[in-house]
Amino acid sequence: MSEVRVRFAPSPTGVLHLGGARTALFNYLFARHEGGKFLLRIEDTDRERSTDESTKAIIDAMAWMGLHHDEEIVYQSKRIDAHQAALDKLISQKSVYKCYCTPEERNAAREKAESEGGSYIHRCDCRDADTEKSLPYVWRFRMPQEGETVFDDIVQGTIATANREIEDLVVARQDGSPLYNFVVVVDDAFQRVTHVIRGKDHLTNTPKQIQIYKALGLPVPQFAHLPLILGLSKRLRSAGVESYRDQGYLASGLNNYISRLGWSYGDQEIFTFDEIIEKFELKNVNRSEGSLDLQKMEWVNQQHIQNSDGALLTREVVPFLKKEGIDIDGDSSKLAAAVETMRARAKTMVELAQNLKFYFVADDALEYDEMARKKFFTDDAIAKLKGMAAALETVTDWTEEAIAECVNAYIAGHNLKLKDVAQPARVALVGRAAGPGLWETMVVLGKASSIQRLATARTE
RNA sequence: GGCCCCGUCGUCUAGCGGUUAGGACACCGGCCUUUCACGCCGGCGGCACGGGUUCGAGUCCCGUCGGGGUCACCA
Repeated sequence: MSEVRVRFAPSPTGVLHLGGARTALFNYLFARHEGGKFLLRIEDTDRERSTDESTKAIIDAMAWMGLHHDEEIVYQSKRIDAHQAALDKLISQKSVYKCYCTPEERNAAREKAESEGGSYIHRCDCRDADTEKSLPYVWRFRMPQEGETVFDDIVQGTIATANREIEDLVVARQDGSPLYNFVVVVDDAFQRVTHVIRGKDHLTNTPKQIQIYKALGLPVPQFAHLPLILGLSKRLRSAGVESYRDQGYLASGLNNYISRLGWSYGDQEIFTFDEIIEKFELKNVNRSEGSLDLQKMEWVNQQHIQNSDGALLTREVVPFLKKEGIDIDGDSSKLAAAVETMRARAKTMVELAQNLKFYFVADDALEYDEMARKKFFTDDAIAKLKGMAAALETVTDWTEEAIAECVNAYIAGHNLKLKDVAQPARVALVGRAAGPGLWETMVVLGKASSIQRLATARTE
């Protein structure tokens, strides 16, 4: 039983969008579940479109997701010698032939065929004519013309393609540079890839590649073609992983959500990363394509915010607080405590940071929500808050219990109910009519700030 | 258009010949409560359609319709 080896092979022509992220994730999950290797290959042979920035963006995004690759990254552009050697082999075997047809001729023939309602499969005399011409040519692969190419796709099932439906694909351009369907085979073989897991948009490439494997005498790997993600706007699907990170998604939340797009494990919705690895099987991947549901993605993320380790959340929220203008450096036990009071109230880290902001602004800089202020800051309420503030001065042990006891004594002494002062107090402390429990809020805020905010509640 | 794939609530899905077709998000009620959330309880809502096969079909077969992919000297 040989070791499982899979690869993710993006072309660095843009950001890592959600579809690519999911392909990378499924490869990673499969590799880890099987105890195999997860390899990374950058398909940067399209010089026109490939950029170093994209390469970096993709690697960074994968690192953030926790998809750490094994072994060295293979850059396709550095493998031209190997590609050439493989091409030479095909040439010497006569598995390829020189085709002198010009792009113009080919395009014209295709347009004609399509206008007549048929499909175009390149066929020309070059295949059989043995004549050498002093004209530019491309190398075309000599596909079998009879029989069919069959493979068992792990998720799509048995796929059979009549060989006459497969055209003699161009394997090397006029300038001699090799093309995708050829190099992908050479490089996958080089990396000893055992399972090719990729988007279903590659399904029709597969029979072509299988024929090339055979011509090269290389072992054919197993294939698994993942259903595509569709629906909603293209913008949403093509947004980079880092934009979701910036919107406040946790890596574990994003991974959880996109893994469930096409894969399921009974009725379970929420998984830790390790749990997905443990339970992931390609056999349980669906054939049908799914679409993004932002609301559900937020809910999944919220569940992860609720379940995450407090220390992790505290660390992760710092950069988001910074964007809100709150600079917290080093350890902050106050931040950790604040996070605990708010975590159940945030779907994203952005929301969490926004909700946390009030704890850290200067007492006299606290902004009030207009509606809340108007509704709860009556003259009477302001007076009660000042009274409460005075009463709280006497609390020496600043705990929830002591605060509750003090406030309850105050309202009992004034013939009030907690309801009468709770909302005004919350607006004075938090600035809004919504927030965590009063006692915990005051504990985290601290005695001085709490009293200050209650005593100086402003109606203007 | 040719070839290929797909089709269970709006969305993600469970189902693998016999189920009152289950769960989750969203939505609508209610409970909890110092607010907002969280949580809990309940509700709405689905097998694309038509033929077969079978005692019996969401499950198997065929067709129709709908959706997607692919048909490069891109990857």
